[in-house]
Amino acid sequence: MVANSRFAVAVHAAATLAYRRTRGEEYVSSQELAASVRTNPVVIRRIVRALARAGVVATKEGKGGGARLARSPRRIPLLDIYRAVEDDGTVLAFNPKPPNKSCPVSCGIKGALAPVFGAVQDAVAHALGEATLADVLDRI
Amino acid sequence: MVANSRFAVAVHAAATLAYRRTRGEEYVSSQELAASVRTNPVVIRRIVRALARAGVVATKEGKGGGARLARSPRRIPLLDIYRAVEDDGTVLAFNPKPPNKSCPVSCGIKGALAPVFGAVQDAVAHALGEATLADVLDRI
DNA sequence: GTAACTGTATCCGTACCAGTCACAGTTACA
DNA sequence: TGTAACTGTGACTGGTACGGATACAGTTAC
Repeated sequence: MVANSRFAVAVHAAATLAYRRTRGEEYVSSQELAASVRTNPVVIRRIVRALARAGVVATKEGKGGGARLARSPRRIPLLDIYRAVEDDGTVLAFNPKPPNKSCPVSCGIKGALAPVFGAVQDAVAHALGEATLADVLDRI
Repeated sequence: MVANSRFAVAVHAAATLAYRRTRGEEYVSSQELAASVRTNPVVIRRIVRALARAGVVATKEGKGGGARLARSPRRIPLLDIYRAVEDDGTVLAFNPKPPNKSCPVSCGIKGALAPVFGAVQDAVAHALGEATLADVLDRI
């Protein structure tokens, strides 16, 4: 499995914003977030932008700008973050090839597999829907 | 998310073996399986070999050889197939960078994320453990 | 002995990811 | 009003994984 680390980085960044928020600080720059996550400010900006599009954070341009949480960490399920940064949050993939029409298994496999893939996807969504950003912050 | 299609191909191949089994046929060659899946015999052999290592199928070399199921489809949970073909069946990945020691969030994030990642992994395993190869075959 | 197989190494093209540079646009503030 | 500190975004790069393909050694049935 190939698993990228965008979700981990996104939660890390969001947790940092939540942490800073408890100290009264508001906007945090991509440079500061990048230092915490140990990556490049551009990588952070790309992820923060995805979070902003999903309404999880708000950004401000210009001097003194950066990102802040759009709502309380307790009202941010990790599923929101997952969906924001994983364009296609699909865990399992179908075989992209067209079915071999002379084989009944080949013709029916996609439909037979779909409920299973759906169940897996639902299970992931449920697990990520249960935990919130506040839960993560509590453990830090 | 990047999701490869090995699992889908492996289930397809196993379902074909199960289907053939109901017709009294035993060993199926990688070439026949490849035709059904629409891929290369070598790709099939790689996957079949992984399934054989996991004890899901048995293979036989030489003329008239190929693969057959090692046990009844009803006793093959899809989780066995998943674990066989996904070297690291991990759905979510941590940020590989070492933590920034001057940031408490950076230091604690991995430990705070671990329970969540574990819950997701358990959810996937549970969903794939519920369905068997026989369930898939029934839907074809 | 030969034909039909598996097992496996190796190479290629494609795709995605993270990292990086470059630069236009925006804002606070002296 | 100028400048410094930011975001937003396009473009390029190196690394890596995957699927496809060829090649060939080894195994087995007949």
